[in-house]
Amino acid sequence: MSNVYEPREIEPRWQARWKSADAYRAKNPGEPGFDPAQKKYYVLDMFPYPSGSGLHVGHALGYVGTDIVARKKRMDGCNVLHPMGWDAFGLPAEQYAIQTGKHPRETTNENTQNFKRQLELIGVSYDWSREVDTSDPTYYRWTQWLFTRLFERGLAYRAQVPVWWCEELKTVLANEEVINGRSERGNHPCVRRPLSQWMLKITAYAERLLADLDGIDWPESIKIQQREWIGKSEGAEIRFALAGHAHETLTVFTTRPDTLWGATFMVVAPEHALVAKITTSAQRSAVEAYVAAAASKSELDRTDASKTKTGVFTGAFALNPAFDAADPRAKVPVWVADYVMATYGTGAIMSVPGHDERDFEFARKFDLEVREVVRAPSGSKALADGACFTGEGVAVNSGPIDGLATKLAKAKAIQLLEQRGVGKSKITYKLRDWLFSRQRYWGEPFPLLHLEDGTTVAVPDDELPVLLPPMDDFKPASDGSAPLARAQDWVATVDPKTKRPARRDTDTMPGWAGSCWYWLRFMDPSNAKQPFSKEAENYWGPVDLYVGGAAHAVMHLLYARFWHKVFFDAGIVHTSEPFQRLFNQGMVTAFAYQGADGRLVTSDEVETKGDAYAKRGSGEPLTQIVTKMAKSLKNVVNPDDIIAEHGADTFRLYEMFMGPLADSKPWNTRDIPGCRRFVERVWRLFVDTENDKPIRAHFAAGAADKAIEGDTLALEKSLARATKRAEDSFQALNLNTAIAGYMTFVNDATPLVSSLSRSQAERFLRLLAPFAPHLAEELWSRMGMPGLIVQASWPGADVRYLIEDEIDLPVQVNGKLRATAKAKKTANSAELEGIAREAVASHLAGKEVVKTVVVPGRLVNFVVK
RNA sequence: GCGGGAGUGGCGAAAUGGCAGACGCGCGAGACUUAGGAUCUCGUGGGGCAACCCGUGGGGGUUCGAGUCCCCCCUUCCGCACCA
Repeated sequence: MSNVYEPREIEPRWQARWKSADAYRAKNPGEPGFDPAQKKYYVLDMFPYPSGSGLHVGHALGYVGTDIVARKKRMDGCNVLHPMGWDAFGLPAEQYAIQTGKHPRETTNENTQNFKRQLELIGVSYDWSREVDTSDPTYYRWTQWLFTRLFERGLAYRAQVPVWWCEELKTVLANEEVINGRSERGNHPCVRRPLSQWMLKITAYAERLLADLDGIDWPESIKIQQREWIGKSEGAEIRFALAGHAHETLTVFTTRPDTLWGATFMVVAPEHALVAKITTSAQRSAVEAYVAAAASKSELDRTDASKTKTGVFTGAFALNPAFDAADPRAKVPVWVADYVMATYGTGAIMSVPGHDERDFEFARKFDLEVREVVRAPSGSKALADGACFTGEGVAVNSGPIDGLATKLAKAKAIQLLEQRGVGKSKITYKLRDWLFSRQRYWGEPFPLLHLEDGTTVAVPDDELPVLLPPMDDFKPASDGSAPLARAQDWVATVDPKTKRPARRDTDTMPGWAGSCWYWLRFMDPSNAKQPFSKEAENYWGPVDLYVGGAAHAVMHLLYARFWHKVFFDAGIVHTSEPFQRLFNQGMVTAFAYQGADGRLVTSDEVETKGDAYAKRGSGEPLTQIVTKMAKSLKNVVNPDDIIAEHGADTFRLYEMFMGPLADSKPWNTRDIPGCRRFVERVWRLFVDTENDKPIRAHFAAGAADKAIEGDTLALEKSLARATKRAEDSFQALNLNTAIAGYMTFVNDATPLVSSLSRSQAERFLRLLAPFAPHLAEELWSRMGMPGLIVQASWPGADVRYLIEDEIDLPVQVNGKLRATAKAKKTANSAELEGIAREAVASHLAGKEVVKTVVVPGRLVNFVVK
């Protein structure tokens, strides 16, 4: 046994030992050794796409954080579920496979092996017996089974709808996967195309997805993003008759039915079905040109709010139901303009330029009437000032609702519309149904059969899984048709019920499908009869702490909540929400260097000159900036390299010591030696390196413990403070302060090591164990402590030692610190004031003390004139 | 434009309204060494180099006391963005 700290020897040894002891195995109810008295704790990482480039230190940040929490919870006596798996289906895996020319099955296996190797290197305490791979038939069998439940409930339907198509990726994409008209993955341009696709009726859950956000402990920013994405608006639907078209009506949605009396024109989206019907012959060529131009514009151009408004008059007029048909105000022109979205509301609006910015801008440009119908409260900018007023006020020029405040005016207007049968109250959501099919190879096949009679039925549960057919050429077809359609022997099958010929559905599910329920599979991962047992779900659900990046705010986290609610309705799970607490880890950024012209220089070309940076060779001065890690900047850091040099414990400590888990912060390899030195100091605190002995004699098994007095008492207090700080740090997950506390303790203990008792030493190791488990385990073993430290209990802080009997009393004069005096902790106000007065006597001389503030146990402040 | 987060030493960062800069990096000086890129000790916000003054993006305010609470502004990161 070497008495020099050698992580490369220590770490693999303990990792093997933990594995052979099955130290991180979580037991389900009913299993031998299951203890019903233990509380359960489910701490989950967002499982990764096993990409070809492996883990970098940013992924590891979250994994180290949850690992420390999991280890702490085990020490607290909880039955901890802390699993890991692979989100292996989907576009990235398939693209990587295409790039390398290998089958995705093969690359996925290689990549998951590499990820697992990296995670094991870090020493994370996953229960690997629960590992899942979403692309494994034993897993996707149940994804298909759960999809069937959605299908049975009418939540999956096939529809010809305008969907996003990405030519570069040769696939359709969900709304959530398209940002400003470009693909979320790869940033390729996308266009809308009407295609027949599988849709999931997430809109049926819009209200519950919104309302249930209130009951979960999630970051407010994520809740806001989900609320905005769901986009609930309350208002009214109003039907306008069209002059000269007795059988057509123009229906609009508005959140301000109270402004109906101010609607001076109508606007329909270029895609609106009525455009062709109502356009007059005089306007036809202009309208057709406008519609054609709108269709050819990119989504980005269409939706750019900063551009000036465009539009064309259709020649048609609508009749505002607020007015009698004979009233000259009733007849309003109908325009086509692309600032109205075809996909929201009814694709048409009533324009109230007096009280809507966009309508106001449009009316100004085309010289349309602006009528005031809401009087602004005095003091705010109103129509009279040449501005449009969008706030709440009092209705004017509005006949029956005149004089009513906006809230009442809305209600009254809706009531009038309903009485007259021309409108009703209406709630609209921005949320669209979820485009759920892809014409790609690497995904779950839909467990559906198309029968001869044109109907579609689910494959019976006992015929699942529907296996992906093995294909050598899995590339997407250039025309967008499904690759699975080329597997003709696979497509042609027989309906098990009728024994009649049937054709398999050739679409696959999107990458999100597997992640819509994986936290449930982890509860009971090898169940061959069900996706998971009721007992397992009842016990483990819901996830107590879910940690991952904020990037999934409206995709995975919304989809997962949706599926979970469907399961809840189907009686498959017992909670309506899957993740009780969500925590977003911050991004690990990296330094990058730029020249005076702003050009970035790859990090291997940079040299340090004291506090300054320069380009190697040329000596050009560079400035340090903070960016995302990027291959092109060569500033991506791989944990493997750090661990090879310093070991996993140092790596883990540095990841956490950088700052609070939630914060974004730059990786700085230069800072790592600080954590390495701490690890070495701990080592030397325990190991008798001077005499080349494995442990200091007074820490060895059987050594007599020391009485808690003198220096040992001082160390007891220091240890209590470190314990308290560590415990506090688990609340906000600012584990950096826990490590700082440990460093302080080691700094205190090092010069007094002969006074450090065996009990104090072993308790410190237990504090350290969640953070640096290998080091703690090695020293624990050298002390002759029984069992594994990773299965030991957390030592609580003894509050008696947190109380100081003597404090440093800050004494202020006019709020400024003038002296620090020693005072008994128990001293009363009068005694403190006396001590304080003496300490700052020179500052009080010749001054009048107007007021004295004494905060017992804290400070004294004299206010003088 | 709207919403959210964040601005504290040369750097990462601490701080229930109560001693700003804990802990660490870097840097400086010294000790021990054949040697030091090991280890240890001391120092390290700025200015005077003392007993003092100034300091948490800027400006106001509340308070005996503000990095922390309130108002206005600036910078920056993230999200959304013509949603009627």
